[in-house]
Amino acid sequence: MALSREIIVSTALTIMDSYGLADVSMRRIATALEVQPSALYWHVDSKQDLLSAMTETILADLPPLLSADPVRLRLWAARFHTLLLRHRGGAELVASALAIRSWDDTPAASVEARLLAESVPPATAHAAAHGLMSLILGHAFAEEQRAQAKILRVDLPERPWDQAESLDGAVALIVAGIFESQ
Amino acid sequence: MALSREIIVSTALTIMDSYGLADVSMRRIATALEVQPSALYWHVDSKQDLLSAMTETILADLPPLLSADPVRLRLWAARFHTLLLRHRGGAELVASALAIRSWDDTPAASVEARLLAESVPPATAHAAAHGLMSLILGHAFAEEQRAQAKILRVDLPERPWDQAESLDGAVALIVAGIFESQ
DNA sequence: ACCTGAACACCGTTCAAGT
DNA sequence: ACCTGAACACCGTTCAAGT
Repeated sequence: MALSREIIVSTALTIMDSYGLADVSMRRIATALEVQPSALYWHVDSKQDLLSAMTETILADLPPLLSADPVRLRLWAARFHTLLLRHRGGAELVASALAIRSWDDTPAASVEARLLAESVPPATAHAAAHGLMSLILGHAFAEEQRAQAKILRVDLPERPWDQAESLDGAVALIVAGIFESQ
Repeated sequence: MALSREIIVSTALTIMDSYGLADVSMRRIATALEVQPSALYWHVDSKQDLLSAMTETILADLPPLLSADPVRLRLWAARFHTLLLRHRGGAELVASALAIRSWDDTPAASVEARLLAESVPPATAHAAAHGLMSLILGHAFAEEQRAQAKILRVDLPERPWDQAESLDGAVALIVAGIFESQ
């Protein structure tokens, strides 16, 4: 009882943070809420619907990009990266949900808009915005998989470079490319 | 009978190409091979082991990067991208498997080596190689999710730009950044 | 050496029935 | 309106037992 969409979403996020995305199951959420699995389907259309709602909650903490200068672009990228790593399995969840969203409901769309406002050529603005998002999601996904594997097994080989530094380096290359290209 | 590791891997890849990564289950493979699910475990340690073997097979078709000039880098990136999209769910599979691999067993490592041979500064070479791989995997993953969603549902909104072109644009920005930075 | 059969502890989702 | 209970069609993995 006292069941609601919000409570289901926050319980799901709690399970995700504690045990990983693979352990977020309708049955586990139901058990945590002391309710039958089928009860969840009154408040939620499907598991996919729940995952979308979880993504919404996570992305709500993403600050907007204020200005499209190199410094702020790199800072925004770092923020996005940090946000994804704040929840266990956050990168996989957000990457899946953003992929099937309309372009305008995507963090990259706001980056693109800012670049266009700075009179960056449309093709460059789009490639950069889209590229930054794919890069950060791809990088965070890998980092996350490694973190998850570290918990489950032990045979995980270390990476030679600092992960956040590698990402920032790649972000910097794209950012440099935006302004140097014309 | 006539069961072997190779046959299990190729059957798994066939199921993946026909129905997607989510439908690649040990039980489905067993059914396809007219064998009990438990029989697979004589030839394969676990499902994770099988997924690694499948990744190996897919990546075997990735041509080496011959030279680290801008044109060939962009061409190699396009090849990698095409390779991932050739199998349904290929990007997700390869992204997961590469994440927990040692750096040297990664396509990015060979790109890094080529860049170093061209006397690109080590930090730049690593950021670029790592960035290109994450970018391509992240992009292909998203594209793949959209392709999969298109098959299952219909409410998928179209993306405003050509996907392959967007990726090439982002790749070009990184590539330009490598050589213009010093 | 290689496979069967049965079991264990799970999944997402539906749907009639209760309150 | 909101939840239970039971069912359906699935999972990965283990392990004794057969051949």
